[in-house]
Amino acid sequence: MTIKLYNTATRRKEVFRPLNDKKVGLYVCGVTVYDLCHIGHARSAIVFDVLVRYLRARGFDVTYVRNFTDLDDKIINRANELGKKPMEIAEHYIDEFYKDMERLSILKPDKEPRATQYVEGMIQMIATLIEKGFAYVEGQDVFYSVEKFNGYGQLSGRRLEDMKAGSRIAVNERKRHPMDFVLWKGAKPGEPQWPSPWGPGRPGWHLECSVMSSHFLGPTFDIHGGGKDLLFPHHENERAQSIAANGGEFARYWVHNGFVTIDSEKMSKSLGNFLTIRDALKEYHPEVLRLFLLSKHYRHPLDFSRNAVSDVQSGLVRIYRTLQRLNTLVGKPTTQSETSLYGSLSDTKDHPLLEQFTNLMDDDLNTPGAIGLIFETVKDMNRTMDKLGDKTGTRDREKLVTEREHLLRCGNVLGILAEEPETFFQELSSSKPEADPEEIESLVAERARARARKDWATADAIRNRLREMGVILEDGPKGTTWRYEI
RNA sequence: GGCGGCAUAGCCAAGUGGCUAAGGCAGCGGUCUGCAAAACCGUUAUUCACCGGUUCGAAUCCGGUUGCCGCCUCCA
Repeated sequence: MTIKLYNTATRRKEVFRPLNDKKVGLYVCGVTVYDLCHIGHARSAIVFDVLVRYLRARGFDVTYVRNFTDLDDKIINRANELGKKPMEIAEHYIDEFYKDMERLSILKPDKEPRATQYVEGMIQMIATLIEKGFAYVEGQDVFYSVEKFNGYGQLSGRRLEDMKAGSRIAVNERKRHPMDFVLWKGAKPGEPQWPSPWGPGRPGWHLECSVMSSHFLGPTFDIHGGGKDLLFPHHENERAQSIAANGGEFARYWVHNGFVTIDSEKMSKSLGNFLTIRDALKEYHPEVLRLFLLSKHYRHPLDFSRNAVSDVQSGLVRIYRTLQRLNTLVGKPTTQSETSLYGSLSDTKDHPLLEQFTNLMDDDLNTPGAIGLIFETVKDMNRTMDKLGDKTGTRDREKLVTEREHLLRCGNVLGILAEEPETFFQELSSSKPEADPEEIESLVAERARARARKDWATADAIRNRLREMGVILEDGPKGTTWRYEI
């Protein structure tokens, strides 16, 4: 079986064949650190997190690079507003970004370069572009000449002629073509600046990704990712300058994730209709958010609504209830075999669940299909457990243990089902007012006595009282268990 | 204006040429239970926005219509 990825550059699903056998170079455009991230950023981070996890599970040796844009107008503006240095702003929001990523169980990339660390390289790249005739100096600034690059527009599927006419950009007279973009901006007072052959200034935005990707992955690498909105102009420009300066193909597969929308409108800083990861995590468990963000195919828009997220939560609760039931029936999983990711899906023969999961994920990361499969598996496990009852059929038990092991492997690729069920339930209800466990226990005991003498009225009264306290009772053959209402 | 995407049940969402259109949530009926809860079983789309066409056969391909959205300006 082979992995297929939709390549934006060709607008087709293509069989994924890395440049070097089992090695994969992946570069993803990260965030501009001037504010807290919203769940649109979370989606992008999670999508590529799952891509990396999946590739590793399939035995690929992935080098994952994700940058920080710590040099940008918005950072400078924010710094000026707050009377701080741009670097302070960037540092602060990088820290905040890490907090969000950690809570969402997003694996750290192998390399996380920052734009400001690569200004030297960018200056060199500009010099090369000038030397090769792809760039021109205009006063203090340097521009890239899109007409000099043959394949300009190829990636995003645009033609220069079309863009010239309908351009909404206020045309800068110093540009030779309206689509030319700035490689070097002459310094303005109060802005960060670096010395350069063209005078002090700072590099244009697109340059950083060109320089950092080739620094870590070379002039030709496997996958370049980012949000759909980066396709044009950012990725188009990155590609144009990289190929012009370094030769090679630049990225061979382009993977773009769709947006998170609210009321079907794109969530964005400029529209003000965004929900920060921070705020979302106040309301929802990280795994609920992960599952929600993976519940629709990564290329399609995903509409955020509280109803949709809580529906997903109900489903995840069901999965965890099954895992809890398994724990009591066959014991807890041995952590070792179930948490390692690398190669966990390299041999799926005779393992129907793993094989089906792999088939779905191979097809351009069909996470919604894969989630459906997980639910089918859960139903099947519950069925088996219902049938098993008190019997000690070892074959069924073994089957359950194996199936759970496989289920957790799949969960691991999606970055879910990593919690102890008890912990998960506790964390889910932690935001709600909690009743005192001792009080609950004593009420449960009191109710047990009432039930023993068949005093159903008292028993039900106690159960109702507990329910008002947010506690749900479950009577079983081995006594009554309780849980907080979710 | 240019380019592109989407439209599948009450809601969310897979499926992109061929067995009975996955799965989740919600609802209803049942099993279990003193009653519940949880779980399970059954049930909820003769039909995939609409109209034509291609085909033995289409939700899936082609053309058109309508509606929604995105990119073309910083943006995951």
